[in-house]
Amino acid sequence: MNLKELSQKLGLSQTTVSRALNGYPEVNEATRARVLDAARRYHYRPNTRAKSLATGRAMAIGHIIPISTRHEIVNPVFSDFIAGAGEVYARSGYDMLLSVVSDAAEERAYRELRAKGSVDGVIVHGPKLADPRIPLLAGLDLPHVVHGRATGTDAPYSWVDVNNRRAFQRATELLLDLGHRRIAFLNGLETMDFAVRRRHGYEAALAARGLAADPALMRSEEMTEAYGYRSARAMLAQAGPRPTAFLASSLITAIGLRRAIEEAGLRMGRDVSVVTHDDELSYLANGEEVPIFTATRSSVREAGRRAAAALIGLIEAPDSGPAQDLMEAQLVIGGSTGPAPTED
Amino acid sequence: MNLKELSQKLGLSQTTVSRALNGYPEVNEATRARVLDAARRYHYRPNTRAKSLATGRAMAIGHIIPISTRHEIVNPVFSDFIAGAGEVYARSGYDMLLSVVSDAAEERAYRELRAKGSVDGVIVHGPKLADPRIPLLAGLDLPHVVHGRATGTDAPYSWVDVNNRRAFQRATELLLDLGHRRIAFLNGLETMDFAVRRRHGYEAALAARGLAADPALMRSEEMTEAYGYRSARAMLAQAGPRPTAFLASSLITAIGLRRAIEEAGLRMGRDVSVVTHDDELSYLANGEEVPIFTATRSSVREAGRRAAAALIGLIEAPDSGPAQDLMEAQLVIGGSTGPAPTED
DNA sequence: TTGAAAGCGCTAACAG
DNA sequence: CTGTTAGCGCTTTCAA
Repeated sequence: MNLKELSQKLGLSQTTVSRALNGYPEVNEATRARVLDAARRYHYRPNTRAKSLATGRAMAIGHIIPISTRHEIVNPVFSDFIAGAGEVYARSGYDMLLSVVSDAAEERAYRELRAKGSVDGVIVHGPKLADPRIPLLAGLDLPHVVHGRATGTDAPYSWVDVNNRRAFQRATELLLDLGHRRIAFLNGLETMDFAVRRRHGYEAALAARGLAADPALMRSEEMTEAYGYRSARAMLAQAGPRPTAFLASSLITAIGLRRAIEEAGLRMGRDVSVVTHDDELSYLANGEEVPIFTATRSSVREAGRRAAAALIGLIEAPDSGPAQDLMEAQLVIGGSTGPAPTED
Repeated sequence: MNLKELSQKLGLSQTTVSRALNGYPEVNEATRARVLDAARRYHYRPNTRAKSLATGRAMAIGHIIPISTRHEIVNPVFSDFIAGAGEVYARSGYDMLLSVVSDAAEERAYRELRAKGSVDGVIVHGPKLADPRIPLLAGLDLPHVVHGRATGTDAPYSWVDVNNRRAFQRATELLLDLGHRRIAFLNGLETMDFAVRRRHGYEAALAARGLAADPALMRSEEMTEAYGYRSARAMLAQAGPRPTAFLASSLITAIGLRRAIEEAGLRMGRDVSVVTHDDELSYLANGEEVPIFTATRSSVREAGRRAAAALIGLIEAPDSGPAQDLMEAQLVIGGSTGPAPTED
């Protein structure tokens, strides 16, 4: 059932039917009611492609998911972000277009999206320091919102981010308060903006207690399970005193890390404490709330919602300035922590 | 730059330029070369919406992601599947359209997708037993491929699935071979088709040794971390002999499970063994290969590739019969396993 | 081997 | 308040 057929059934012109359907004021309310009723009865849905060809608006938003060319890893927070954004799109009548693109091909992907006219705007995932995609998009005049930030970008841009620095600072403080002094930090790749912010938080917490960060206890890699395993294993075996606590930048990395700790015959929360990027820990509540982590699954979802809403705002009111939204890290209860073991 | 402008620059008609670009044979090769060259120089990209309006093909494929109305969980394997499918779409010139839809609204979502003409086909995620979406799609005459299967569906349909039954049978056998007899099984929700198949595998392995499955050791819920924690905690505390091994249907569930084991003061691989849905375990290789699991991240990605390719086949050659592709579970090395502790 | 013209399904001036 | 007409950018007869 298309507009032409529908208007014929009603004995009206396509124009009138279109206007009635799209809420234009100049339509007789009785006519509008008839039209609306018929549309419902015949399950009429306007053809999106025709509509957007006529209006020049795609009613779609693109998400370009960078895949690391090295490990081909898809960041798992991505599904939650998408879920949040999807809610908003569904409410607002937008479609969501996904492109999975190796980071080498990203620039071309953006240009194509633009030229093919398939989207009205774009969400940028996984920003790096001074990410070249942001000026590129500005140049292409494609509305965009960044999930995260890109230190070193000159012109202002819209973003939604979680306070990574603060979260890791608090996590480090938690371990310091428990008496830990040798706190290993398994960070993500420090070409990523979020990873640098996290390191700053870690270092700030140490500095506030007059402690220097020890390079032997700091790593930065893509957040795989193998990375967690190898790093923890090496650090637990290295000459000099062992770390008594680990701070891991990702749940996946922490899985490997825990395995290494198990293998070393150490007990979690007694010989070694682990704090990680985690979620759903509220079931562990034992009365004491400890500030832990940044991007719990539910907060990532919320970030998705906000980013989508901000982008739609940008698209529909292009003159509004850039939206900048720093979400505070969420408080979560838990972690396999305990006091630092006493030295003997 | 659109077709009209491009053809004017070339002093040719739109028709000829279009034909040259789309590989029609009746074009003079010299002309074609000129056209191709100009298209490249001017970065010409045909407008997708105009093209699909004219051809009647959307050149897009829909993925409808069901969100459980209860927990709003997005299955994390989803990102990997999408990544695999995305590769294929990129190669074949299709766009990927995502809708995140609460399972209550799924039927409407499919109908709309169909009526709005935004996709040429659909991938069905997370099939349930006798999933109503499959006959619905058949009725709508929308090409579709299911990721997984739906026991109880009458008419044949296309699917790509991993051999869940076999994988869980082998995992159970592994634990049985190590001497375990009280093997707890934390399954996913058994309204999902894959979960039922996994249970069958578990039961079959026990039955083959003349063991009866013990209902007190079996659970079925949505695969959250809290579920793993609560279940393991309860089972380790229950009257009667403890389980000496756990089989968990998801990596996330296993995280909670491990935490409960830690809390109980038990040692992994000594007091208790855990086998789970895992990946990247090859870094643990110690010489012995043990058959473990189904949907490692890389095999899910491969499933995404195959499903996408199958769907494109269905779209482009509608008369080919349904594609059915049972992937064997992948062999992975690892697991926190050890011999069953002797009773005292 | 090329081009003119119609049309995909819709919206948006412009008239009335 | 309603209708006529043109056109969004492309493909596809049909004719030359």
